[in-house]
Amino acid sequence: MRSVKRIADSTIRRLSVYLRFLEDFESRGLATISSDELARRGGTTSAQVRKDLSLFGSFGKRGLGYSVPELASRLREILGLGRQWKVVIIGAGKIGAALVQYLGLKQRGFRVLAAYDSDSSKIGKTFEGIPVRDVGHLERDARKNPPDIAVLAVPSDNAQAVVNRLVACGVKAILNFAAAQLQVPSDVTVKTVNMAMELEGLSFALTSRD
Amino acid sequence: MRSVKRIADSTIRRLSVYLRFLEDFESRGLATISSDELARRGGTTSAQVRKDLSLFGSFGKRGLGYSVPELASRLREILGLGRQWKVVIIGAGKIGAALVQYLGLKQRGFRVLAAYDSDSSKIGKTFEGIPVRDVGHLERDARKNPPDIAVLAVPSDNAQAVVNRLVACGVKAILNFAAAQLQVPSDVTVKTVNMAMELEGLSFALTSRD
DNA sequence: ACATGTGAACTGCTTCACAGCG
DNA sequence: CGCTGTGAAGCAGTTCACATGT
Repeated sequence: MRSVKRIADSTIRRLSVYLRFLEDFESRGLATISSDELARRGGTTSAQVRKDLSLFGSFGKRGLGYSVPELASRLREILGLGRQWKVVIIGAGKIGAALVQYLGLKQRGFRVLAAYDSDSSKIGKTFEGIPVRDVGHLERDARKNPPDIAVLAVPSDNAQAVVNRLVACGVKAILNFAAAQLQVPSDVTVKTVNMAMELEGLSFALTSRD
Repeated sequence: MRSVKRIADSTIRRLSVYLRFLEDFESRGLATISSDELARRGGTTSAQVRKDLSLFGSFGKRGLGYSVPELASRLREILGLGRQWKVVIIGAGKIGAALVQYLGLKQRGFRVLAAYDSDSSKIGKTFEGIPVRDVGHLERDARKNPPDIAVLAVPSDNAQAVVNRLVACGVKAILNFAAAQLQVPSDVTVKTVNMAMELEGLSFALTSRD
């Protein structure tokens, strides 16, 4: 992939948004789209759209716009969605179970291998065809079939310990739902989704309006 | 609250992180903490911590640091956590149910009034003591007991229609779990949590490493 | 004529470095 | 002396505006 310069997180999020709209347009058979149209739908500006895309190449035709199928395909390639990523989910509580279901049903390109838990009353069950396995088997399983991405849905107290094990297994990408600040080596990417933080952001917004 | 200047989103997220650590220190009876210590635990720099706090006032003592209980209390006040926010959850599917549970059990300061759904097989049930009500009753309920915050856990296609109704009900803060770009008036704050986007961010990170 | 691609200007967040004060 | 509070400097992301290509 060789990116010449570091790409901002915000850019990648916008590319995801553009791709979502492009796939919608694609399914409706539209052939081309302008940066202006993408911007309007994505809640940004046409200059931003063009700048985002220009970081990866020149995909448009002057005077015309972008070919919908081609741009969609380019974005999928940029985002690494051309392959199946192998995902494990750690924690099969309410959140973990909801994530299994969500990923199992909705998300192409991400295949859930298994969920893991330490609660013996859950181990052996399946959610949407995904087995719940003993978290003690994590390392053994990972040696046979190494996951690319781990989704963490365990209590905050256990989070760092589990992360250490995942890192030792060679996992390089973690989606963290625990309200904990995780320490990882610099070659491991962590994205944290923190309900409490989002709610506090809303609380601040409500409070700071006059 | 009267903020003199606009506060960055990133600042607010860091304040949440600081508060989490302060509450931990508080419960362990520690009296003071330095910006350096907070920075280390929060994965940032001491200068950043001091700058973040200085946007709201001077809470520390030179040569000493910050009083843990006082700073915690100040942050709670800044973030608007001194009161109970009334929350409704729209959508009682797997995600909605998981959120009801999470908010009901874990989150002080946010009281869930009800969940809403259109599926008659769900209406009338309760999750963790929270009633699932007919979404048709939303407006009537809101008039009697107006919610401050709405959590959106409905399919993307319905999201905008529901948002329009929420806005009409006077809701000024929305936590959106639907993969949709929402249009709202400028006095309404929306925070979107988008699984697909986060996963695509991880996919990009995995792909763009050499 | 129209819409892209991009250097330049701008805006705003982060980092630096040090004066100020306990 | 130690640590805060803060202008100034540095850096990164966004917006502008126009040359360029079709």
